[in-house]
Amino acid sequence: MLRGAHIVLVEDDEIMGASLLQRMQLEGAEVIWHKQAQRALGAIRTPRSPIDAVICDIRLPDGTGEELYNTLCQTSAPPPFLFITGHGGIDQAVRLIKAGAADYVTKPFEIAVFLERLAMLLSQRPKGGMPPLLGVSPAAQRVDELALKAAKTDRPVLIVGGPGTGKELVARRIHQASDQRAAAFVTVNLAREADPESALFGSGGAWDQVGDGVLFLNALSRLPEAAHLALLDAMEGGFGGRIIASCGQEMAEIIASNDARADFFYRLNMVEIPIPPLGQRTEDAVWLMQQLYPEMNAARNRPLSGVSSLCIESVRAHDWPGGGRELRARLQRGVENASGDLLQPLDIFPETLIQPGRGQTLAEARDAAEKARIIDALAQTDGKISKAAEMLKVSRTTLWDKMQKLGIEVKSR
Amino acid sequence: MLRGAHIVLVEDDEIMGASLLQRMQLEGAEVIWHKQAQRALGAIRTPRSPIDAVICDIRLPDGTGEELYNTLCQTSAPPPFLFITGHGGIDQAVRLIKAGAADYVTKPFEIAVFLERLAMLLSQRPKGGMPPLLGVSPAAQRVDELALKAAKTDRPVLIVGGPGTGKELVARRIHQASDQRAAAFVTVNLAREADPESALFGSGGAWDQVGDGVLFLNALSRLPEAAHLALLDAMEGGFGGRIIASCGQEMAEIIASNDARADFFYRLNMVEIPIPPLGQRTEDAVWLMQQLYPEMNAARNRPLSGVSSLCIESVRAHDWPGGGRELRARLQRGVENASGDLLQPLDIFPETLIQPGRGQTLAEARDAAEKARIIDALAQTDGKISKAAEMLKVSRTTLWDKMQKLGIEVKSR
DNA sequence: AGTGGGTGTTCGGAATTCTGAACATCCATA
DNA sequence: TATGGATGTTCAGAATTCCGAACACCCACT
Repeated sequence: MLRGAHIVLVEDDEIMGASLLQRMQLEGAEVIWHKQAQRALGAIRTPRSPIDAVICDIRLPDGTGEELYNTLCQTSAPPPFLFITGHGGIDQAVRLIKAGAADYVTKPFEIAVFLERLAMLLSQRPKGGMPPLLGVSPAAQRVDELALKAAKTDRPVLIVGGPGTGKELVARRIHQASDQRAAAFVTVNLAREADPESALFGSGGAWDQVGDGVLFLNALSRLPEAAHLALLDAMEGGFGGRIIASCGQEMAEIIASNDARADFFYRLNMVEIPIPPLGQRTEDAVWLMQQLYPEMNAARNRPLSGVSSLCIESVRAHDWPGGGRELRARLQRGVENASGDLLQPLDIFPETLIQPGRGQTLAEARDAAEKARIIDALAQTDGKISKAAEMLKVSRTTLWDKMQKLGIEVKSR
Repeated sequence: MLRGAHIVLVEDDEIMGASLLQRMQLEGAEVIWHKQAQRALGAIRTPRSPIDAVICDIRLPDGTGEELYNTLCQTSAPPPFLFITGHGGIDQAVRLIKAGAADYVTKPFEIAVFLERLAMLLSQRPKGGMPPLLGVSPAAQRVDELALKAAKTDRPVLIVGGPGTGKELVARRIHQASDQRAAAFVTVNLAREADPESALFGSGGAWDQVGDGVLFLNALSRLPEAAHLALLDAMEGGFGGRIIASCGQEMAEIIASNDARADFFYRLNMVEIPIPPLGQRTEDAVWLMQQLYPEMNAARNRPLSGVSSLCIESVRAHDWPGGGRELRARLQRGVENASGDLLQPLDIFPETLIQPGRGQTLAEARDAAEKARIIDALAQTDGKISKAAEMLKVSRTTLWDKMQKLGIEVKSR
């Protein structure tokens, strides 16, 4: 689905153009079709509405797509270009991609494949309308729905999710979407307060500030048992606002082991919003990176030219135990310290450099051991290969072979 | 002219390879030619000298150039890759360029054109004139780059690396390269302090001495949790200097298991400098030996005439669990006690004479290494054979086979 | 009782490694 | 200069290792 996407199609062939136009419109995109490079140039330079992508043929009656792209690059940062061509050369493809084109497809192509690549490209653009809160995955969308539903009531909400899953984000969203959005939003991070009780109920504490607003209690499980009753009492006593609390998965265990606390938690858990960990929502991790990247990149002296596809794969594959916080921190570091022109996996995961033994395959371990042993034997035989072979109980030729493979040389010095 | 450029050529075709090799050597380049992906992988990971470019065929007897490139990207920042292939597709070219490959050329090509593109690629490489800090490997160069970059800010730095990797060296380099080089550099080795907290904040402690200088905290993971808050507070309170901390790999586990510490960690980890272990930077081990050797040799009554090539190989093959510290100690002992006129492997690794290595057959050495690696892998996967097999890159049945043969059992615990 | 995921075991063919034979070289030395 | 012993190289067949498919089995979960 390309609903709402603004696309410019530059294609002189009537049949091809019409077919693409129809197909993309069917998918819900708004498409403007130009048949000449000059016209397209103007349309892209001064668009009626922001352009999300350009589909561009190379051969055009009054020039080439490549010229069009280059011209645009001179004066502005063009929207993502997806080139399609029937007479493409590898050189041209390489040149264009290196120049920053988003993709390059040769005709004839499967329309389904084409649409998929287009969709992939568009998913990187921030969407207009209501921006997703946590991501684009079904799970994230569902969290969003739950938050909006919760906003319509004023019952207490419990947000459950691992570190860095955006619990506070959801809490704020609930507040913003509610009728009380004008009222205060007071956060108390119980994990960070030395004395949670006074932070809540002390004079000038959270309870004094919140009024009819929202009191957001982060890390609820850290609230000492002694404060439970005080909190429940305060809620009963003509409290006009609402409580939104959050915690990790540890709740389940606490509840199971402690009846008294269970009761308390159920009181706050009238509405529960579970947020799956980021590692299980790989699409969201990628999406989040693409949200954060442009701004971070812009802050560089010499901006990077992009994010390598391998890098995206590595982000997809990572577990993100630290959730969005980890992703943000890693990305920040990576973008700042990137060594090349493209962001690479190593920039984001520098620690892969230092994991020893890990990842060493059996063959590698074997080779290393053999190499060490061979060198050893050679040392004992003063470099005599035949003797060493005998000592190692292999034929001379085998030893010779291995020395070649492992890169062992015996020269006088 | 490619004078002085170090190039790795990966090409299985004899004729093509020989021709390219000859041509590039004529132009003055130093070229290393590999015909198998596996060997090339090793050579690029741990080169004899810094590699300026890799010329890589796609089709290889034991894999594809694309796989080679992807594998490299996982664990290191590869040198520029120029792919050459006879059976190239546009899709492949697009994919590779998006993944960060430098160029892509299809065979047959004009050798002149090829050389031109190669030269273009090489001309982009900046020549560093600074003496290396940790070594000549790409990884060491990268550490150096990161250190210099870190010197330009005053944000906290975290240096991560195993024993003897030169963490303090890097910290001092950062200080020296910064604008504050005149200020103090105060080291606190938390592993050695009985009472870390008072060593830091006690009267006359490190915090009193540091002023606007650098406070270097070695073994950060030893800092008791209670001191975290104090440190963060101290950093906030008008601290004009900067913190550089170091730790081993154990930090990752601590973070994963403890949300509160994660926060603290991210505060200190604004810039992360990972130092790979010396055993994975074989060229640096050799380089370091060559740095240290002359001086040690000069201290002898009757100086040695040199270092045997086998000795260099043995240094390359050892995995240096103790890092540079171990190397220095061994070399010192070896040079002092050398029996012959050349430094031999036995001088540096005397224990090979008495240890099981003696008389061990190649097959035995191999089996021993396999056994150790398998046990290690099983430990990491909590005894899951399938997972371990995957990690070791062998089939499950093969692993099972080997376990039988080597007498490894997984007890239920 | 059913189901799914992992383990223990077997087997045949594919892939590889190893080996001995053969031969050209090189080099110190008789 | 002849000679013996070592190295560098190729080769084809033997030996082995490796893999995937298949199947029984166990056990935790439902």
